Amino acid sequence: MYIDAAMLILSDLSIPDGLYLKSPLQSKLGKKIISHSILLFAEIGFEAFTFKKLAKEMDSNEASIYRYFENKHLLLLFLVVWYWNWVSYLIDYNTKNIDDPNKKLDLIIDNIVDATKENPSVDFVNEKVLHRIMITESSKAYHTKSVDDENREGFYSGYKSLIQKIADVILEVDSKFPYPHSFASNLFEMANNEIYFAEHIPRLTDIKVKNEN
Amino acid sequence: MYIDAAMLILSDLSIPDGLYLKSPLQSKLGKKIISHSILLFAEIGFEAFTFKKLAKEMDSNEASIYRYFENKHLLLLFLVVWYWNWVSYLIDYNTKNIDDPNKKLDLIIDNIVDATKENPSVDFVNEKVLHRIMITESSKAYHTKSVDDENREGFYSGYKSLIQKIADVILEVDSKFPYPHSFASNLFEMANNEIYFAEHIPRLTDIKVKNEN
DNA sequence: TATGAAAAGATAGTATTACTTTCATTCATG
DNA sequence: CATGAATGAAAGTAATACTATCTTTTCATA
Repeated sequence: MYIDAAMLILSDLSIPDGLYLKSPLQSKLGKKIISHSILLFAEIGFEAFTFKKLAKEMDSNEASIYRYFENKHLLLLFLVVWYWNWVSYLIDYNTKNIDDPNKKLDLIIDNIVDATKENPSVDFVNEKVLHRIMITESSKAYHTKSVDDENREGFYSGYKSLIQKIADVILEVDSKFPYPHSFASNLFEMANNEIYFAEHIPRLTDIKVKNEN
Repeated sequence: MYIDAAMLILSDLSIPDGLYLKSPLQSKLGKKIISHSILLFAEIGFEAFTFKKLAKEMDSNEASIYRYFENKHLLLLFLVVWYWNWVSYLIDYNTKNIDDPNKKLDLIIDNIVDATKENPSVDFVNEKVLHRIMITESSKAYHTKSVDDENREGFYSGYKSLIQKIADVILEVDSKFPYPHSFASNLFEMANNEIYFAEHIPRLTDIKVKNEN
């Protein structure tokens, strides 16, 4: 299922331009970098990932990738920001015309836990694999010494507005609840953690994940 | 406040020996590696941390550090494991002789959020700084491609038993609650996240942290 | 006090990573 | 088909992540 209008939010207009040197969404090579980096991050993990390996994998070369991204940290952060925007968009898409805030919150949780089923997608982004990367690697993108600089540059505004969106619905459910933002961000982080633990250290959780692949 | 008996849990007897090549708790140099690495991780972060810099900082040399730890990932994981054991110990220490499970759970939460106030400590470990590292870096220690191997080697059994301990108290409070492990691990992870967000991306939370330093 | 083994220090070396630079080639468009 | 921008290819540098070897120090015990 593909859509086109209203997907501005997934264009680079919604991505802070300090994240890249040249927008990867405006060229063939750029999109190739995005699609192949998603696969390579998923395959070998952030630590082992290098631009040289990525270049080899996509039949391009290191220098060309460096023309788009300063380093792999910013490439990962780009993907994370794109994911935040995507979930944000999906929430809007799936909750529009719904009035009951409890129902809205349920739908939000569905989208957070597994955004990939039967939803709009973008051709060069494998959202299923991207979701896997988010579970394992996303927190590395903002647990760094550069977090404050990057926050100042607006790199996290997508996350903030996603959390604000969820917090607003929480307040619709209970306008007196004193911790809507904490609850919202915890919902999001917890979803990733629970899946990760269920798959790798299952004694830390009570849920089971079915391995479909 | 220092104690000695019953602190076996903080000795290397409670730390899986695959984590190190030679126990750092059994020699002067080993303890120096621990104490200085805590300071250096806190100062420059995991990514910029190298054994060469650590050696310089502690007036030793790279090769000697490599005789204790294979790489910085395992050194960080050692610290994380030590921290899990320490929190586990503190919970036992602070909740013994307390029968009311609600009160026990409150004390557990206190220890998770800020374990460092007025508690037993170990001379060569700066627990306050260690806690700071845990907030920023701990998740990197188990979000890796090697997590399954390391789980098999027992590296996370300290975390598991800490979570089991908390889950048991949760079940004392409500024996019907279906997600005690998930709740316990989320409590622990959330505590770190909330502090991190409050300090770096405050719009993701509602709590404020007072900067005491 | 001597002595021998283990620990630590010093130095050098290798492969890989994380880039940067330069120049040649291809491509897209008017 | 001309031209400028994008990409490719290759080489180079500094730092990282180790390993190996040899020397010196420490320290327990004879």
